[in-house]
Amino acid sequence: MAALRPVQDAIPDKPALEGLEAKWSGRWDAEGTYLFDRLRAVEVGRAGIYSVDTPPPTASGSLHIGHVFSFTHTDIKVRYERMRGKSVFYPMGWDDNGLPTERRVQNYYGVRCDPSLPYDPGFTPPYEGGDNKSSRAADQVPISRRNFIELCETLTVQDEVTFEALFRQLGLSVDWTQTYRTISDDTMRTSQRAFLRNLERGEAYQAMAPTLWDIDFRSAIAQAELEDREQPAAYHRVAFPLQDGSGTIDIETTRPELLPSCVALVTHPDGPLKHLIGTKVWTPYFTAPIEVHGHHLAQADKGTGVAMVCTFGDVTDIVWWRELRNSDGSDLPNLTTLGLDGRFLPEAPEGISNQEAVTWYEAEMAGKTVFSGRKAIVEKLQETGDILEVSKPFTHVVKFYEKGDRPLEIVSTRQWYIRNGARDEQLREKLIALGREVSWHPDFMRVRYENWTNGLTGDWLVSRQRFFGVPIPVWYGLDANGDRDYSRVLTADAAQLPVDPTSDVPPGYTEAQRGIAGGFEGEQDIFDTWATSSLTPQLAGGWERDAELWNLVAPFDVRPQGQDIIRTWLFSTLLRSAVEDHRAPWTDAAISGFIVDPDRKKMSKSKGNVVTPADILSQHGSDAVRYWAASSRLGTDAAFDPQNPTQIKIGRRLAIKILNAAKFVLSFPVPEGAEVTHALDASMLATLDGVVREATKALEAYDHARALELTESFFWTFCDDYLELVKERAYDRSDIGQPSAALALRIAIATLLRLFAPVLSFASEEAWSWFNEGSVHTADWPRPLGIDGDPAVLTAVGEALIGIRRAKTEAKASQKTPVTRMTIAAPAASVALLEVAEEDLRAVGRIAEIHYADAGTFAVTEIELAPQEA
RNA sequence: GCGCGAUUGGCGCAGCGGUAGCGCGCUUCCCUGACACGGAAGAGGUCACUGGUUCGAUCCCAGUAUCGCGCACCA
Repeated sequence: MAALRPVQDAIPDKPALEGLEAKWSGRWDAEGTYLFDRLRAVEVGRAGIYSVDTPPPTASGSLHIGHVFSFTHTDIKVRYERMRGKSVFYPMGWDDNGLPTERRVQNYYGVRCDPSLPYDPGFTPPYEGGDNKSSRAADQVPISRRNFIELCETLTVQDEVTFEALFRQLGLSVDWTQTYRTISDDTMRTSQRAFLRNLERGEAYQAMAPTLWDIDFRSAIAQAELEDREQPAAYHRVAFPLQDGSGTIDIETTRPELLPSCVALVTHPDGPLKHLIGTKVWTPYFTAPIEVHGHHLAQADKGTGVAMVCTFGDVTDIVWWRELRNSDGSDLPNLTTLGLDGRFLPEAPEGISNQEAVTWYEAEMAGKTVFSGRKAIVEKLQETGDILEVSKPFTHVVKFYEKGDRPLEIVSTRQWYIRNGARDEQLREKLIALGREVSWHPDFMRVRYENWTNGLTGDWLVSRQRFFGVPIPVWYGLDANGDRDYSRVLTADAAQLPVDPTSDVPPGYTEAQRGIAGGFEGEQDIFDTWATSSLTPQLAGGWERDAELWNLVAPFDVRPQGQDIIRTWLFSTLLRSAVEDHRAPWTDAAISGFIVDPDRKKMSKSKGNVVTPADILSQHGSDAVRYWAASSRLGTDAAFDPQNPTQIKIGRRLAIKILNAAKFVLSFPVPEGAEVTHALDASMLATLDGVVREATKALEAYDHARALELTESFFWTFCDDYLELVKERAYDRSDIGQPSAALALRIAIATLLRLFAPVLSFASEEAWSWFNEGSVHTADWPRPLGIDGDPAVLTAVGEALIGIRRAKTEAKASQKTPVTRMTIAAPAASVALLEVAEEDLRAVGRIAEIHYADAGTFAVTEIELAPQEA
């Protein structure tokens, strides 16, 4: 038994936390403690494996305290499962895809991606190490997409080294040989292959449609990337003259600049203004003929009760534009006025019959931004009298791209979509059903998933008009005029993947046919970052690359992630798995809360309250920080005050205490053939058995905080009461009770170190190493020993001890002051418990005589201290 | 507007149908041979509010309020 091993002489005189991170992370790495043992995994099979769909951090960003928080939660569970004997697959991914990396590479190397350029294999960047200010767009060297991606790869690899070092310092038990990157060839192959399968099965399609558009990034944006923000606005009351000249219909709008693209008015079909439906009016000033329509989305109590429909002011306009028909049966026109850069197009839209207005538009509106266009049109229409009134400014919420700076516009563009259940009830129900098969921690997080799934308004827009990402693996045939024929989509062969359609050639064509009539043209768009991140199980698990591995780890055991990306990462991963494998990608979803500052605000860069974790780890020690993370349950937000990190300090104190307690316990020799013979010792071990049972149950249920609390609480009782009670006996080799005490202490510390190991991974390992071969992290998780003891003994003796201490404290005497005589009053049953441990009680209290009295409740009724020396 | 959480001593949090718990902080005491990065004792709460169920409610139910979040709306 481990507890009987001889104590090594490596125990330091004064154990400390300093240096443990470097010592043990180095040792773990050298010994391959956390490697996924493929041979063993094959042996034990899927049921003996615990696999993690690790969240890949954004490589070009920086790690913040929230990463430390949530990754520690995962690591605790992983370490527990490993000690339970599972073969653990804990990979790490790096998300080097997407806009953040694009920006960083542009500035760092002074380059700019131009997808129309050919690949230059010998390209070297003009410089390295630029920062945000040193590189103006005009100075950036345009390079091909493949060259750009190569630079992204180079730079992100550097960033990943830094991240890995931090995670190792934190003590994550990741298998660092199992890593993937979201821009690698393997990833591109997987992402493109998965998409081509979606395309084959009809789950992916392209469509020309109004799209939410970020005018700065010049890219389409998906519903999941939207964010509401407060913006100033004002109501403009505008009069629309009736075509028969009999008066006007007034509307209110916050977007008067869209009047040139107004295609209808709308009111509720059962509202008080329903008599207006069918009325023909002119748009003010521009004088285009439009009608008043009825639609249930128009609200009678908003504005004047009549709204104008423009192409397009908001998403409701899209619905109206699609669903309304003019009285002659014609569709509403799509009168685009805003270009992809968010500026008014040079030519006025069709349908305007006032020639003066056309001239004015082309002179005064064309080329203007939304903001200045609005100003111009309001001045003009106030001058003409068409704007009756402008309200006081107020604020309302407007849709933004979450990474964007200006409100989204809606423009009609051709994009790629993947069906997500928004327009397919069967698929939606399947997604909901699969979501219910997943065990969510905490369970209420499922509601967010279901809200999102049931609230989807359109299919998943996966194409982005950006450069750095996984290319969409298709080409288009060109017709006789050299124009794209969107009905002729040319797809890559599976064997050809990964492809970049801007450099590679579709099957059956030659490079010479690129861009010429009858030839082909490559798709320039790339996938949305989530279109690739939704495949993290496939990326990490070797899908279509390593069938044996995939069958060993998939479906994964757990997806750990933040609550903020349920609608993106979690949803899209589930969707991909649902259509590809008809199952949930994991059995459990572990959702961590946010880190909030002491004012309960979510921490974010813009608020300037982000703290870098490297400093925190170095300053307090990794175990202390891990303890802080572990004390919060999943799904619960945790406060963190960098100025006063109390939880971290408590963790630090606990880790130090563990080292000292272990050192002390190990100083008592355990004689050959020792047995637990004393009731008090058996009582302590029986209590510990209960802790082991409960902590195990908690960890099974992903409740690491409860497991820690139980262990910690027992540990303090163990140190403060039990250890104090038996140390005199444990010291004294002539005492017949010595072997029992020494053995019980040794068993307890060996158990406690293993219970603490998932959280306080460094201190536990250090102390464990003093009397064991091998890592505590691959030791067996403790099981109840089934010691025949009564926990009530320790409780009763503990109470008596408090009574003795109180008496000494009240007498302002030192705890070592001898007691000549004391009487304890207690129920008969308690007295019996005290009697079996009386020896220890007398030793710790330095009591000469103990008497008992019968009473209903426990009390020290009499205590006589020996006279203190002066 | 719909929904999900939360509301417990100064602060951070557990808990649970049957005399309110932990940690920090605070007060007092102790350099007792593992630990002064320590130890001991103590003060401090009508468990947000209003009803209901129950022998009994901090806990269950209904409603209210406040805070946080999600979704929707946003002329």
